[in-house]
Amino acid sequence: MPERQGGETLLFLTDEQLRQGIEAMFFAYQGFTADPDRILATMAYGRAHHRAVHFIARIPGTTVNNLLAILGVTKQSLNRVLRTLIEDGLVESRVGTVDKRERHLYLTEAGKSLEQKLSDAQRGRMRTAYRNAGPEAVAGFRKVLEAMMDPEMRRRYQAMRDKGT
Amino acid sequence: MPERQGGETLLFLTDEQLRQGIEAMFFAYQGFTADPDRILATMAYGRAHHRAVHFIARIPGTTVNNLLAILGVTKQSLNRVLRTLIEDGLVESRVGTVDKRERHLYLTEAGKSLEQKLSDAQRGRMRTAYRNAGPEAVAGFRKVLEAMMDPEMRRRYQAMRDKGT
DNA sequence: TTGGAATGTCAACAAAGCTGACGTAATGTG
DNA sequence: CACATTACGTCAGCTTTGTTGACATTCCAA
Repeated sequence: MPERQGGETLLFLTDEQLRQGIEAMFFAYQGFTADPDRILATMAYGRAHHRAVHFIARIPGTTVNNLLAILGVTKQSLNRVLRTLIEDGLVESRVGTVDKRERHLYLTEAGKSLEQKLSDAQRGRMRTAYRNAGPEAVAGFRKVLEAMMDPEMRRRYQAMRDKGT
Repeated sequence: MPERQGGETLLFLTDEQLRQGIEAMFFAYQGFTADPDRILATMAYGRAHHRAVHFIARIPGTTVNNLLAILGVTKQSLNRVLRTLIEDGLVESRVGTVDKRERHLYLTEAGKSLEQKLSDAQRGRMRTAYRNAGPEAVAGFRKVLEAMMDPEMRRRYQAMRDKGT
């Protein structure tokens, strides 16, 4: 019973449909973080460490400032996490060669090993979800997620994506 | 150049593709919570209050225990949030009639008003994302999110969804 | 009727976010 | 060169939101 008010998509946009989308995001995110969280709980690390390690793996040599912008936290908050990772020998911080104020961040072998472990767990769930939903659904999934990002984050995301592909 | 290894979907499942999905979830969730967070920051509330208020609105009369299971936190953590909401007159807690151990939770008028405000903000972004992505993408989006949930949460989600629709 | 299970509350603590202030080194600019 | 700015680190202190442990009340079943 669409009332053909002008666009074919209008039927989707009832508050109820939107609310279901909101709840789907909430419950899916729970699942999304559950597996790595379980691993992290056995060590002295939390989700914040996971995020840092993930993006250092993704962008080796990234600066503290860049990581800050990606994660959207304050430097004090990130610094606490980074300090423990460096102390524990998972992350290496090298003074920049061209600009010596910058610190470039790299994973050590131990860091790569942890990242791999966490990443494997998280990818496992993602792989299963992708398989069960099928390729068309996956394309739609990514399209909506991109549309939901803040513009600046979308820029960052797309830049990373295009570099990796 | 798919190598037709057995399924048409195999091409999607490179680690790189999965990693992009993971990052899309991360950045999208940032956006997803950004608008309500901004509103909450102007009051003495946080994301935990939002979640509680959302599901009490969604399931009026729900018990503390049920809310606990949905939110996936400890009862002590939820209790703190509920206490402030009750003190501030946003939530009403009624002792159960059949089982007096249970507390049934309801939003007051003030609670409904706050819920509406937060919900409007969050739905606004969701609506824009849905519009930009199109109805097919939305279907895929929801399909993948459902596949990503823990089975128990998926059950809960679907029950709520089917009741609301 | 009594003991265990379920429900919810209080207390104390931990992780991870925040603001503000400050120091240092390097860089850029008038 | 002098001075402002940038990048980073750190200290102190606070807030939110998670945790475990102990405990009161209520219900139910042996």
